[in-house]
Amino acid sequence: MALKHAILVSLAEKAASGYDLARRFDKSLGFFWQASHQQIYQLLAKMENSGELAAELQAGAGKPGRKVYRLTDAGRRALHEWTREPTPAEQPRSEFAVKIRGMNFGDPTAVRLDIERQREAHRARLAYYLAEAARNYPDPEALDAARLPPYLVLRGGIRTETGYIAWCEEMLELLDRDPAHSTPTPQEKP
Amino acid sequence: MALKHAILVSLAEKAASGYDLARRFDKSLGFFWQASHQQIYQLLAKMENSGELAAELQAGAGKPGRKVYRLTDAGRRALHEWTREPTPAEQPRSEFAVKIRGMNFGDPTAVRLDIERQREAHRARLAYYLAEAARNYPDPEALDAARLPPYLVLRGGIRTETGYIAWCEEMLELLDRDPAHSTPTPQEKP
DNA sequence: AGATACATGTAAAATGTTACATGATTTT
DNA sequence: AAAATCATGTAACATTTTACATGTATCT
Repeated sequence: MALKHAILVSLAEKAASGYDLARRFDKSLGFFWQASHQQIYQLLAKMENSGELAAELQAGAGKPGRKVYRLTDAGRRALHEWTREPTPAEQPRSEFAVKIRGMNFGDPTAVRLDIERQREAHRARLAYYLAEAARNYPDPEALDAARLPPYLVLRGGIRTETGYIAWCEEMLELLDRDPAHSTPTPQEKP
Repeated sequence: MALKHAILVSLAEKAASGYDLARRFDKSLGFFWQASHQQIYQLLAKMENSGELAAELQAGAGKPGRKVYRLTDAGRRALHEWTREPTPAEQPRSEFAVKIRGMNFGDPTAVRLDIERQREAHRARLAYYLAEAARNYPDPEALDAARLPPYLVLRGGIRTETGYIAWCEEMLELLDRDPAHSTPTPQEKP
C-alpha cells in the first residue's frame, strides 16, 4: 500500500483536504505517483479510522465544507518506520516496450509514429520539469536540508525524461537504417 | 489490460504453455512487464474462451500434461490492431522517489543506505543487460528486421538502468555535500 | 529420502479504474 | 444562464497480489 505512504509524506509536508491532495497528485507528487480522488477519499477515511490521521471540519461561511487532514503521532511514527525499510525493487511496466517488441507482428509504420508521439510527450514533460527546476531551485548548490529532497526527486524526473527521449531517438535512427522498416511509402512504379 | 498484449506478443514469437510464459516473464519479457503464474493461467483461459488463443494438450508419456497455446487468426488480428493504437502515457509509480521526498520526516541515514542498496541492485541489472547484449547482439549494425525490435527494447533497459545508477550517484554526492545529511555518526564528545 | 524443477490451477483479499451522484461557488 | 471549479463521496468492475492446493519428474 504505497499510496498510503505517499499521502503520509504529503500530509507531513502540509495538512490538506482530500481535494487538495488530489490536486497535488496532479502536480509535483504526481510526477512519481498517481492517484484518483476516489482512491484518496477512501484511503483517507481508512487512515483516519486507524488513527494515523486526524480530520478537522472547516465549514467556511456558505462555502462547501472541507475536511482537513493532518498526521497524528501514530501517523508520524508509521512514516518514520517506513523510511527505515528497504524499498522493494519496482517492477518495470512499459506497455510501450511491449509494443516495440511486437512491432513486426503488427503495423511497423504505425509503431514508428507512436515512437515519435512518445518522444514529443516526453519532451514536453522534460520542458516542464526544467522550468520547475529553474523556478524553484535556481541555485542547487545552496539548498538547505529541507528543500534538498524534493530537488533530488525532480532531478530523477529530469534524468528519466532525458533518457527516454534519447532512447526514442536511437530507435528512430536504427529503424531508418534498416531497409525493412524505413519504407513507409512503398514504390508502386519504378 | 496490457498483460493480454504482452501474452499475444510472446505467443506470436513462439507458442507456449502457461508455465513457459511464466518463465519468459521471469526473463526477457519480464524486463519490461511482470506477471505471476496465477495471472497468466487465468488470462490464458479467458483468451482461449474469447477465441484469441487455441490450446493443444500434450500428454507426454508419463510426464505432467502441458497445454500449449498459440494465436488464432482472431488473436493475430487483435495484436495487429493494438499496434496501430497510440500507447497511452505510462504513469510513473516510484515508491523509491516517494521515500526520497519524505526522507526528512523519517530516518535520513537509513534512506541514504537505501539509495546505496538501490544503486547496487541497478548495477547488477545493468551488468546482466550488457551481458545479454554482448551475447545476443554482438553486431548491432548487422541486425535483420526480425531481431531489431528485441534489441531496441534491450537498449531501453540499458539506458534506464544507466540513468538510474547515475541518479543514485548524484543524490549520494549532493547528500554528502549537505552538512545536515552527511553526519551519520553524531559526535558525542568534542 | 529430500530438494528442486515441472506443471496447473482455485480462492480470497487488496488495489485500482470507471461510472454514477450530488451540491455550492465562481467565472464567463 | 451556462460552464468551470470546488468539494465529497458510493458502487461496480477490473486487475493484481497473496495464500492455498495438488501432483509428477528429476537430480543429489
